Amino acid sequence: MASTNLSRDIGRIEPSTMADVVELRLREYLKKKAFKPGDALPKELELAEALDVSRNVLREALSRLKMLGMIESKKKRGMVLAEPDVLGGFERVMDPLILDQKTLKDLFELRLVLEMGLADVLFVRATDQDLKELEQIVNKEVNQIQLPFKVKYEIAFHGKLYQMSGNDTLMRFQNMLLPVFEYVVSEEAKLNGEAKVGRVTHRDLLELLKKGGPEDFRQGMREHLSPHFERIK
Amino acid sequence: MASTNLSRDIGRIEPSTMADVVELRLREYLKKKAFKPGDALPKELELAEALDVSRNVLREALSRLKMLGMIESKKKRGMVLAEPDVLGGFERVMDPLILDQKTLKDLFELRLVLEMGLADVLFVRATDQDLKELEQIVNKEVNQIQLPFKVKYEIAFHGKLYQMSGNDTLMRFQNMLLPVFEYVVSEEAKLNGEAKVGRVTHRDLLELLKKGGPEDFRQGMREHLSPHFERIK
DNA sequence: ATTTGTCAATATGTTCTACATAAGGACTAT
DNA sequence: ATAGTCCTTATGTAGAACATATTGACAAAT
Repeated sequence: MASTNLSRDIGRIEPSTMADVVELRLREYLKKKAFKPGDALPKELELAEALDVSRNVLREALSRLKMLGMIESKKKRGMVLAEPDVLGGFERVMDPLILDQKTLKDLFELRLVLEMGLADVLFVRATDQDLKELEQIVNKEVNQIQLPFKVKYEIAFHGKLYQMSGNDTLMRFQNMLLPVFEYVVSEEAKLNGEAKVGRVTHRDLLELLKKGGPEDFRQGMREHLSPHFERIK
Repeated sequence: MASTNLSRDIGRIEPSTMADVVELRLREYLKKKAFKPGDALPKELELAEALDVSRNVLREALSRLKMLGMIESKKKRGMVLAEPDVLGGFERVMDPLILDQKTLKDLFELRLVLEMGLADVLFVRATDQDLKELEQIVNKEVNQIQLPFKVKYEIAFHGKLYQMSGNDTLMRFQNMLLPVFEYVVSEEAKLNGEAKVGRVTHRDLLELLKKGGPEDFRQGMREHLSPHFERIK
C-alpha cells in the first residue's frame, strides 16, 4: 500500500537532543575562535551558563568530544583542546556485524583501491631492510596449506606492505578494514565457493618490488587481486 | 637535563574516567551479546544499576555511542542498536587546523593512494552518462585562468571520478579529505612556490577513460599527479 | 638555597533527586 | 474502524551536593 512509502515521501522528524545541539555549537565555537591544540577552554560552569543548559547536558556533549580526543580535561586545570585521533571514531564503529551490506561492500572495495594505489608510495619509501623482512614473510609462507595459516600470512604480507609505506594513518586504516575484508570474503565464499588464487603470488610481488618499477608492481597487484575484483562486477 | 625525558621513561598515568570505562564495557557488551541493528537495549536505570554507576555517567557513555550512530533512543520506547555511520567520527575531527603535521601528511598521501587505486573500479562502473557529465566538466574547465576557478574545477573533476565509482563511502571519504588536501597544497605553495601542473590534463584522463584501459588510465593519473608525488619524496 | 610539608582554593568527576516530555497501551465513545 | 481520554513509563533536562585531584602560596626542614 501507499502508506509504506509515506514516511519517505514526507520525511521524518527526528528530534535532536540538547546534547546534540551543544556538541555542534561547541565545535563551531572552537572553529570560530580558531583554537589550537593546547589552548585552554572556559570552565564547565561558564560554558553551561553561556549556552543556557544544565551542566549535565554540557558534560554529555563534552564527553563526546573527549571520546574523539578533541579535548582533554584535568581536575583543577580545566580543559584544553587536544590533537584528536583521526581514526578513533572509525575504529569504534568498524564491526562487520552491525554495518549494513552496502557499507561493507564499499569498505571491501575501498581496501582494493588502497592496495592498487599503494605502489608509488612503496617505491619511494621501501628500504632494503623492509625488503628483507618481506622476503622472510614470503619464505615462511611456503608450504602452508591449512587455511588459517594461509590467511595469517596473507595478512602479514599485505600488512607489511602498508607498514613499508611509512604512513601510520594508512597502516592503521587498513588494519581496521581487515575484519570487514575477511568477513566479506568469507560470506562470499559461502555463496560462490572458495576464492580462487590470483596467478601472481606474493613472491612474484616481492620480485617486482625489488627489480621492477611502480608500473609492473601495480599490474602484478591487479593480477594478484583479480579474484577479488571479479566479485565486485 | 635528564628530567625532560623522565615522563617518557617512566610513563604517565592517565586517569580514565568512569564514562570511558562504561563506554568500553557497553561496546563489549553489545559485541558479546551479538546485538544486531534493531535490537532493544536494557533501560538506562537497569544498565546503570548493573554497572553500578550513576545514571549520569551512564548517559555520558550512551551519549558517545549516540553520536557515532550506534544507538538510537526514543522517549518511552527505550534504546535500540542502530547502524552507525562509519565516517561520522571521521567527519567531526577532520580539521586541518587541529591535526598534527604528520597526520596531515599521511592524509595527503592517502588521497594520492586513493586516486591511483581508483582506475579499476572506474572501468567497471562508469556509464556513458557518467562520461558525458565528466566531459561537460572538462569543457567548462577550459579558459579558466583565475586560481579559484581552477581549483573549483579541479575538485569537480576528481569529485566526479569518485562519484562514478558508485562507492558512496569512498566518495564521502574523499570529500572529507579535500580540506586537508587543499591545506597541505597551499602550505607547500608558500614554501616552494606554486605547484606545477602535470603534463597529463583532465581532458587526457577523460580520453583514457573512454578509449584506454585501466593500465593507461593509471599511468595517466600518475603523470597528472606527478607534482604532488614530487612533494612526498 | 633548595627541597619538602601543609593548607586553602578550585575545576572536574560523580551521585542523587526531581520534574518534563513524548510515546505506548488500554479503554471508551462516536 | 476511528478518534478521544487517561494512565504509565523511559528518556530528556535541571539543580544541588559532595568527592577528588591539582595548583599555588607559604612555612618548615635539610
